[in-house]
Amino acid sequence: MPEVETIRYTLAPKIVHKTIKTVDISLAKLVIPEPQKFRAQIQGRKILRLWRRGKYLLLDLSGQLTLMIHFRMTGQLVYFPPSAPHPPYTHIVFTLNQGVLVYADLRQFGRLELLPSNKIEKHPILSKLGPEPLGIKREEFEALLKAKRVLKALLLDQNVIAGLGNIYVDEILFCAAIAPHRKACSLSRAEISRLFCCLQRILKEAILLGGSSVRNYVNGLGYKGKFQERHKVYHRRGQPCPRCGHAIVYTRLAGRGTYYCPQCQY
DNA sequence: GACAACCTGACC
DNA sequence: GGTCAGGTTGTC
Repeated sequence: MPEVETIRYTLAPKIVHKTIKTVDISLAKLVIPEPQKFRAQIQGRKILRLWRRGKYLLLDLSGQLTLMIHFRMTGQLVYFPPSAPHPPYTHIVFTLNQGVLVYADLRQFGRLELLPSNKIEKHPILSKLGPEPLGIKREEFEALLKAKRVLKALLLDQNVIAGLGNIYVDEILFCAAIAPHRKACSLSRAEISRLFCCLQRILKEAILLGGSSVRNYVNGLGYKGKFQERHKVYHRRGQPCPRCGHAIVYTRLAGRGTYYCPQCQY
């Protein structure tokens, strides 16, 4: 989510009020509807606004159209001034009235879906998303944690809270000194309180620092984030815990690689 | 809840 | 060669 939010705020000043002249799609499966319709519908539209819901980036266009993008693991959306070279793994090029907007995706998992703006609210996926982690109230958060599920799995569930990914769940749980395999309903008031504060703190800091570039993430201008330099546990297997010195442990939880300190998270 | 599938690449 | 990867979806 901090990565998507960073793409949103870096890209917006470059592309809002610009017009999409042409679109070139070299990998058909990335777009919905199929490339021919996608191109026909989007060409000539003006970009009005960029917003975000969970990990989805939404571009409101003229003519009551919205482009909904999910980047998955390796999607990139980057603005380039006229005549700049395209990055590797470029699959879609939007030529604007000034400059180009490039969608690149090494693993090809991302999707770009064009929808009538009035269908966004009822979209089968968007409408099921949980609340925004930075918009949620403490009491609301407390209520979500009544579930009997494993804490890490619960926090990663986009239908519970929309936007938390693997990096941030691990970092938030470290910050709150809570073990990822705990059952959500076993947390004390004090622990819920810590978790809530850490969630806000970590996400806000990560957004300010432009997200985490563990591999190839870049923002809307093609620059890497800096939050990976602040990771305390993520991708730090075997290294000393910054709080107690014990080696960071790597394990598998909720189907995801999970990093934590077995000594000070419990 | 676990796991394969979707892809390509980095690393040991 | 095997494992792992900012994610989600569909299947047992």
